[in-house]
Amino acid sequence: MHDVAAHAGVSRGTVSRALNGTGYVSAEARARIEAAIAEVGYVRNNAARNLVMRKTWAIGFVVHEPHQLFLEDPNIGGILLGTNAVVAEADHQLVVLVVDSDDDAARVSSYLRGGFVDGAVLVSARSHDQVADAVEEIRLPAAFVGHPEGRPAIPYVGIDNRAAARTLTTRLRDTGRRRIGMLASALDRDSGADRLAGFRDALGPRFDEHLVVADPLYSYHAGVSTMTELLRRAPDVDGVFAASDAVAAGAIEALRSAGRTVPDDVGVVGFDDSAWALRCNPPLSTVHQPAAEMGRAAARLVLEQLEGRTPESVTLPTDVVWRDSA
Amino acid sequence: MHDVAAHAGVSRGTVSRALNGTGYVSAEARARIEAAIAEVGYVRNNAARNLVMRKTWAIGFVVHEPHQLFLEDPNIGGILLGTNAVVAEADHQLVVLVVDSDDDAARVSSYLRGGFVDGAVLVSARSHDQVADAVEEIRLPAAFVGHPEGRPAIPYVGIDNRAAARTLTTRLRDTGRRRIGMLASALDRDSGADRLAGFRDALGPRFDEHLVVADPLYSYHAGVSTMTELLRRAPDVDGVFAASDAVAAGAIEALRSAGRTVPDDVGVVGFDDSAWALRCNPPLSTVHQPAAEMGRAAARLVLEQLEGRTPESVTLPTDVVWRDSA
DNA sequence: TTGAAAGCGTTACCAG
DNA sequence: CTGGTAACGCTTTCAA
Repeated sequence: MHDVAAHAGVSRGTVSRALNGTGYVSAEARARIEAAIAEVGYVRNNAARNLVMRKTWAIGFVVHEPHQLFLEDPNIGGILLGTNAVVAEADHQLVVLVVDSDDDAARVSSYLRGGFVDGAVLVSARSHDQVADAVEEIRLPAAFVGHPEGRPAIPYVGIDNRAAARTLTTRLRDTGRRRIGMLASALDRDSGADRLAGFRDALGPRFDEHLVVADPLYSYHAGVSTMTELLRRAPDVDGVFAASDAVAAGAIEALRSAGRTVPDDVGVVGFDDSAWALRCNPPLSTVHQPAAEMGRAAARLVLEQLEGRTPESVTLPTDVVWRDSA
Repeated sequence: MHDVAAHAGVSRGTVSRALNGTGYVSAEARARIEAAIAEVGYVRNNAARNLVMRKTWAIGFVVHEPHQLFLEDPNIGGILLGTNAVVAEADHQLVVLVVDSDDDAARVSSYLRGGFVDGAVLVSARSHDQVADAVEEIRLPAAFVGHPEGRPAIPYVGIDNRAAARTLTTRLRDTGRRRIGMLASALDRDSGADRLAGFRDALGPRFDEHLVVADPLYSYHAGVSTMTELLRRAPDVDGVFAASDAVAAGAIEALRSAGRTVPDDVGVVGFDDSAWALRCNPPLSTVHQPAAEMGRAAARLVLEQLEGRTPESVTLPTDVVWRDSA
């Protein structure tokens, strides 16, 4: 920059102002500076710039469990693209950080603490999590995609689980299913409780507590066991709302074992539109997550904090995709 | 750091040496410094550190065409994980840069030029590419995953296309196929030419040039048109080596239109083990790319350049996965 | 084994 | 509108 200033016959201060478009610079000086920059082949040193500005112009995008997510979850890519679009628009750079082991968690945490980024989007973090701890402790502007419990300080982007569950269940009912059960999961979490609430909403007076079987986990195995139990309680069940696609996949397996066909004997719906949904036979009717929009919303949440505001969490509507399982 | 030094009763220089484990620091001083760090809650300012060290301890991972890759390609996740593992091991941080538009390409290029990273892994870059231009121009230590033409200055991690094609074709022959054709693609590129060479190797004297139909592109549509042409030339064809899974998918469609069944009438094999492979009906026999190992190798290539060496490009062996299409 | 001091390349304030 | 100057927080000689 010193050289540029010399070539242009101005001072470093003027070059800096010209570069940043801040303060006054005469058109003539600006022209000479631009010529000098080209001539000298100048590129600005960002370490120095970051040092004095106390900003890095970078936003972290932290992904946990990448084995699962990067390789299988079709939502993660959309979230990433959405976040990237908004962050780029704001002239920041998105830095994707992969947490693939405990070592990685430690490394990423210290990376965040190290001031390498001005903010962070946290995807699918668990509540008790080294990375989230670091974010909270250093008060790094951040947002979750998803809604971990017990992190009131960090806003999140969630989806309207209750409305989606309601839509799904209503359709199940409207397509002639008479005995509709639910395989609930994670009732101690918002997502699980809301999905049950939506199910209940849709059935109204016809809701029968007896037809809800719960399990703590959103897993394939949970689906197998809860479906088995549901069949025991109500052999004439003809519709099932599973709290996630994985649960639905397990349920379909259990139904097959019990000699029922899907969707003829029993209609099954899932939740998430994850990789399970298309892998199932028949493919699942399920709730599609607006991945890109979730990513964009999370990015906006972080950017707003960078501007000094304290935005509220966001809840996004979802689409239901009807495939063959119901 | 000033405060730490004061609390510990030493100078800043000593604190710095203690922190970096460089130079001499007495055990006593080190203990006092550590206590002071905890007391003050010190975390080092990396912008300042990077400024003086002229290093960022970050490696870029540049992904092009993410719509395609992030959402569909099962290899990209594995490559990312492999690269991350090696880079993390070397105490660097992987920074994933997504190129999703021309604007992104410009932004990522200037990010690389801006000295935010010490090196970069380039995934699936096209040869004529703004990002690769930038990398070459500023001589950033880098490595390609894949083998773009015309970038001799940048080493790459490729796979042994010829050997894989040989294996695939041999197996096709050994399972009783008598009239084996090839749907070749991109013969002007290494990958395309090598796959044809391997095909030729395997058939030896039985190779019949007449049964090779070529197209410039590795695409589904290329598969449809070349398969149609192959059927015209040799209606009795009973084995087909398609140069990619997408081509194979197109070929299967063309065969179906022509009333042939796969694999009974005609055995089909693809290449890449991409998302097409499992989506096809029947699922494709194809060549699986060692994604994680490719990522690791690319990371090593970059790290070695950081140490001042000039490593050679790497060619990795592949596995053939036999599914139902042949 | 330690301390002092000289940068590293910017930005930002303050006179002019 | 512009130039000078003081930080920004660290590493790294060089003496002691």
